[in-house]
Amino acid sequence: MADIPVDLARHPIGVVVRRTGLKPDLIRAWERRYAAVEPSRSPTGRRLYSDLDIERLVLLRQAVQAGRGISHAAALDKEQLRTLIREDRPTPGPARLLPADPWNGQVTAEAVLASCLSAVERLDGIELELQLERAAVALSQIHMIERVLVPMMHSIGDLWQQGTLRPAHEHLASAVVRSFLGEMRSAHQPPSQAPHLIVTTPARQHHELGALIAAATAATEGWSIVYLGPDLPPEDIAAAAHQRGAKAVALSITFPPDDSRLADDLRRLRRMLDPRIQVVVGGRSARHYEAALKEIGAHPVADLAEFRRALAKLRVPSSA
Amino acid sequence: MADIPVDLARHPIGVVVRRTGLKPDLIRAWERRYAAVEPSRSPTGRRLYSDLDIERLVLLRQAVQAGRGISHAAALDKEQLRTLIREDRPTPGPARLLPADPWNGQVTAEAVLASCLSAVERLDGIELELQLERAAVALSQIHMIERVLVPMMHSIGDLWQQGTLRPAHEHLASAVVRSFLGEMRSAHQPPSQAPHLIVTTPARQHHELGALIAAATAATEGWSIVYLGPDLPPEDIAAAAHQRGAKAVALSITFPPDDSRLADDLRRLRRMLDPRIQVVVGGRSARHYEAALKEIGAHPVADLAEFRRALAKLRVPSSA
DNA sequence: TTTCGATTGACCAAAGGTGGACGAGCATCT
DNA sequence: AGATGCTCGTCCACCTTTGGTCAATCGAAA
Repeated sequence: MADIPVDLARHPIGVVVRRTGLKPDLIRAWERRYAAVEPSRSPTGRRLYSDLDIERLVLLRQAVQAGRGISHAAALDKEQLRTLIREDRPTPGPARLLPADPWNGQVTAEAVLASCLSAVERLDGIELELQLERAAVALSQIHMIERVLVPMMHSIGDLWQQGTLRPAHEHLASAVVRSFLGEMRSAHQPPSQAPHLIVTTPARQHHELGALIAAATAATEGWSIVYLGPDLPPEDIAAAAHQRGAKAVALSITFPPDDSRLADDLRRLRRMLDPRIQVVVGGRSARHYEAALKEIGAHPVADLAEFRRALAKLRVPSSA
Repeated sequence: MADIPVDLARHPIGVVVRRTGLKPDLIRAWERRYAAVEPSRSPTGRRLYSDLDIERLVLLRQAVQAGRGISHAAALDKEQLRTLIREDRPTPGPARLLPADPWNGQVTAEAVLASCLSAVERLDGIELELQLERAAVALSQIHMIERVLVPMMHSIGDLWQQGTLRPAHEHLASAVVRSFLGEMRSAHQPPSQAPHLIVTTPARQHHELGALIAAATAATEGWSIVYLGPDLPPEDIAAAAHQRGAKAVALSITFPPDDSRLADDLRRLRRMLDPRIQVVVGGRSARHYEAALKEIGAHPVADLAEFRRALAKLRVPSSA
């Protein structure tokens, strides 16, 4: 693996916004008021953030979400932030010991990805799980998802098409990633009056990875998740939303580029749902259904950052 | 472990509220009236609680819940509070944060099952997970599987057919049970030269519950599990078995009472597999394929006990 | 030219602090 | 029994601090 030292890679603020889910104004305010991060500058004064800066911002965001004041959090270093966040999780979870790390000290998403792929090739699910768990200690959840899990599943898909890997490899990786994401989600215990979010895939959509990612992400944002797995007809989605008094429904659409029954299902869902319940739709194939989505007033989201922004908007009933 | 001295870590009242479950007004009232805790202050007068303060508040809350007056409890120190709480509670269980035990003390499979079903009815996945985790502490893994998980999924199936529950309930329960079984499995780490067991379901068999149960069970028996998820064609099963040098393959067959393609697949698997690799087949529909199983010399198992016995036999190369 | 980013200053909602009042529940007194 | 008073959780009015957001303006990039 090529070594681009993490602390040298420079990103403009736009990238940081996408990777952290924070608004640009807020990032600058944090810098101005509390020196929360101190990015270097381009010759013309543009802020240039390192990967470490971004990581730090993610940690700060988590700390704030856990009820800390930013003024307090900004004074802490990376390790202190991490322990703080860990402590704020109400269920400390089984204090598992994680011994020796192979990529000593420096943990980059790329290195983790490589180890993981190698574990998959060897069909070593236990090793894969171990790598992921170790990496999760060092990498933010967003990094884990966007730079490790998603690229890994993509690579496996590619290698499968090339004939290098077999379905068995993909199955094994899916099983491990699924349970890993499940743990990620349930590690966050929602605040007591958190709004409920139904997460599922519409009928005939059997890939649940996107839904799991959405669930884990929304959990970090403080939502209370009702995860219903894949392949659910609209009647059931609506019924579940009403029973739990959900604030919103998140759907992941990954498979067929075109399916008129799916568009029908979406319309049907909208009709059966309380108008106050919002619908958010993401996933690889979501854009193929733009028309139907617009028709039912659903929020289409193209990536995780957008999903997080949509969630933030939904919490405050101020969106149109 | 990073070192933040316990008595120095300072938390704003919001965090204390989350960790103790007390309302902010009440915390302040206790301080004002009884000096129950005496948090330090920020330069601007905000209260800053130490970890010890929080611990003390939790103890106070428990004492009050047990019927003590706060004015009395507030005068006691930590140790006195602890003994007091211990006396008041018949169950000597570990002083949990935010306790709420429905079946206080006595944990029976039936009681757990009832709580779980109620959680499913309410579509409360978090609660379901919590119940299962609590129960897992008190019940053996075998009990958990045979007396809680399996009956629960059966009941849900029945209630679904009756129309009392909807697919959404079943989906939710499946998702939680799946991840629970996954954790069960990965909690055991196999001894270094444990024999490998491939666990999966044949092609077109989408129900993975049986396979997950088999994986979790075999893991307790000291096998090293290669879990490949559901729906795998025989070529892949064989390839995986060879790549990992597996000692045996475990298949779960639950769905169609009769499928000639499945019988074909089984025969094909046997042909492609090293003759030394054993095949074990279980699941609800396994008995419908007795002929094919006999033909390929597979061990059919009717229940978990039999499965464990089969596993034990396989470890010692003495079977016929 | 349009979009992105930086700066500044202002605004305002949310969180927190203080003091006080209210009222349900319970024990005590006449 | 009824009146009285105490305990203690809750609520409110009013203030300060904190911190997220916005608008206006300008320079740099695409």
